[in-house]
Amino acid sequence: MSKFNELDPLLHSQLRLAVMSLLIGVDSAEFVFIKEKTGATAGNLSVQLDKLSTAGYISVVKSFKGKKPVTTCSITKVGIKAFESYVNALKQYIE
Amino acid sequence: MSKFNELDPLLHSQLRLAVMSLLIGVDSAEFVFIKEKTGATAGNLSVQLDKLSTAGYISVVKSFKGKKPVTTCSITKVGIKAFESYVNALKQYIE
DNA sequence: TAAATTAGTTTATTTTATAAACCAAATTTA
DNA sequence: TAAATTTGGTTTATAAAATAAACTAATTTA
Repeated sequence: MSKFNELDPLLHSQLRLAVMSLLIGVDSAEFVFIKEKTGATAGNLSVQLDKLSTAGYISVVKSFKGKKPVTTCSITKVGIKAFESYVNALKQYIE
Repeated sequence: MSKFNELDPLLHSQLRLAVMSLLIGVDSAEFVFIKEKTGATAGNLSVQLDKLSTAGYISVVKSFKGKKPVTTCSITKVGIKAFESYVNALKQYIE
């Protein structure tokens, strides 16, 4: 693409982008919170979090709050960089 | 999605978005020109132009330049509106 | 204690994107 | 002038992605 840079396919997905958008503004967020904010189904969210995690864009920690399992996600440095690059690339398309 | 509006799936595609981005800045553009600017393969471009055309986002006119076939594309009013809505929705994700 | 809820994961299906194969006409080359 | 190549695409097949549906295991609640 001569004037259009590649858009990181991992971020060019509505749900994953929403997740990253949420996480970039907070220290960390729990699975249930992300699910509510994005409106995603649990299954879809689980899969997409895995992909972001595998790519090193987020870190996922599983623990317990009392007796309930909690999945806590936070964006990594790599993730922040990727997000910023994505946004920059995107601007070539929409400006 | 509570804070994230839906991203028109027809526009949330790298190649189709690039095509729309090109077309919004010109009166019309030919297949070969779009192909070069986007770096797409002819097959992929053909398929994606069809989708945009079917949605009414662009109009496609086939004619001849001398003896060579030419496919000329231009964005429609509907397409411009859709593109603008998409950009607005996207801003919720990246700002 | 049976039914429902919570917090997820796994698997299956549908949809998309993309590449590869193909076509017809025109042009170039040997 | 016949064969090969190029041009301007379309059609079809395959790979990858998104999503939904089904499932698990533990916990409440009625």
